[in-house]
Amino acid sequence: MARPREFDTDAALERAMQAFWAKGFKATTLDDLCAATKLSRSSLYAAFGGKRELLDQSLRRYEEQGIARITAALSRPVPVREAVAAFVDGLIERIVSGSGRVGCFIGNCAAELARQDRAMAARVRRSLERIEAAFREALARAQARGELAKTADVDAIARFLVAGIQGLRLVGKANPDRAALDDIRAVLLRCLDP
Amino acid sequence: MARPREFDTDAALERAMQAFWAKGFKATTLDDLCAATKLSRSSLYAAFGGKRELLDQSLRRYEEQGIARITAALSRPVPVREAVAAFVDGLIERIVSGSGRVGCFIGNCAAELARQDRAMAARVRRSLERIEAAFREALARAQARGELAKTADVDAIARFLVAGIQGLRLVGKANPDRAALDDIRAVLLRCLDP
DNA sequence: GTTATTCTGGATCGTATAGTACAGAACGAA
DNA sequence: TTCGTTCTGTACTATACGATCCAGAATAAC
Repeated sequence: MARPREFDTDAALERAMQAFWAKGFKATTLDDLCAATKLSRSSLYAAFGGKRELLDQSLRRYEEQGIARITAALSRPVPVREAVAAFVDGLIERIVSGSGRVGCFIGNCAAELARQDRAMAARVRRSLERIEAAFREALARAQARGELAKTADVDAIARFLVAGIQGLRLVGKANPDRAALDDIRAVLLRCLDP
Repeated sequence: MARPREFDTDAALERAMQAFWAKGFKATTLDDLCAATKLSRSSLYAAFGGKRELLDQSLRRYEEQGIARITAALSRPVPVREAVAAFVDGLIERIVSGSGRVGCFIGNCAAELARQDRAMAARVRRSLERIEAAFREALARAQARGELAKTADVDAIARFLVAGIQGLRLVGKANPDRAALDDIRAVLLRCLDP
């Protein structure tokens, strides 16, 4: 062994992720990434590989964080409708305040790259499936508790929620208006009415 | 007057729009645009200005076409639920078959540029508002015909449909699976249940 | 200490890209 | 035909970008 790494790889990845998240893949230059991580090109390349590899690792990180957040939000001991409502409220709050105006990193990658890049499309698909699964499991538990009709199609509602939330966050990028977003929220949540 | 233009400006704009639509703004190079329009750089610049101006004109064109399509779809003499369902079916059909995998040009621009570019955000907002207005008017007519409850919030449903359709098209980019999209469609349309 | 190994910052390279310049061709008006 | 104007294709420029290289610094093993 020899000289140890002077920076925190994890912290650097977090900063790089935020850079990609805010500006997109193509628009984020290596200089941006160096500035965000406070690393030199050499260190970036040694630690993460090239720009594209860094995007992959950023997206993986985001996915894990996102899954954890959603799972936590849906595991609270409250009716599922209330849990989802609170989760969406948090999204709207961040959109209106500005910090959420970057949208969803997964959705951003889907919009920018899924069409051109098969590997990215597959990764986005897996990420969305995991989110969908988190919703599905929460909905199934709620259905077992009697919060949803026995006939409710839990799979379909989960898929719908994923798409609806992506739509909400996308629209919120261009029109971060609370009244408009609350309207969307209200209709969105009706899929959880008993 | 002197030598007249040899190409069809309108046709060239249509091709340029398709290029931007398929690849996004940054990823579409001037060479791409020249190849798509079969024009030289000089002609492109003389006719449309720079790359960014060409994007603006492409988006304006798309907006007009899109509004016309939506208005036509919602003006058919059928219940509004049926009209919207048919419209969404068309979207899903194109996503599954491949041609719709480019997503919505407005949504793509929102995802790529709305955060960075105020003018683009404003343009996207206006476009989405026009689409929303088309839905709102169709819904109001349907409500007057008794297809929707008197208490239904037509504004909110219109906003929701815009966001929901954006979500559907975005998710469809990464997962162009008919069963999944039909699930989303089914729950989405429940906002039009009487 | 000494040495071998790894890290770091800056310089550098090749390429791709948006935009411009220019010369010649095509056309209408006289 | 002639002349002025506009169009078109090619060559060019300047820059930005991703990636690599290299020399020196820092550190652990001995």
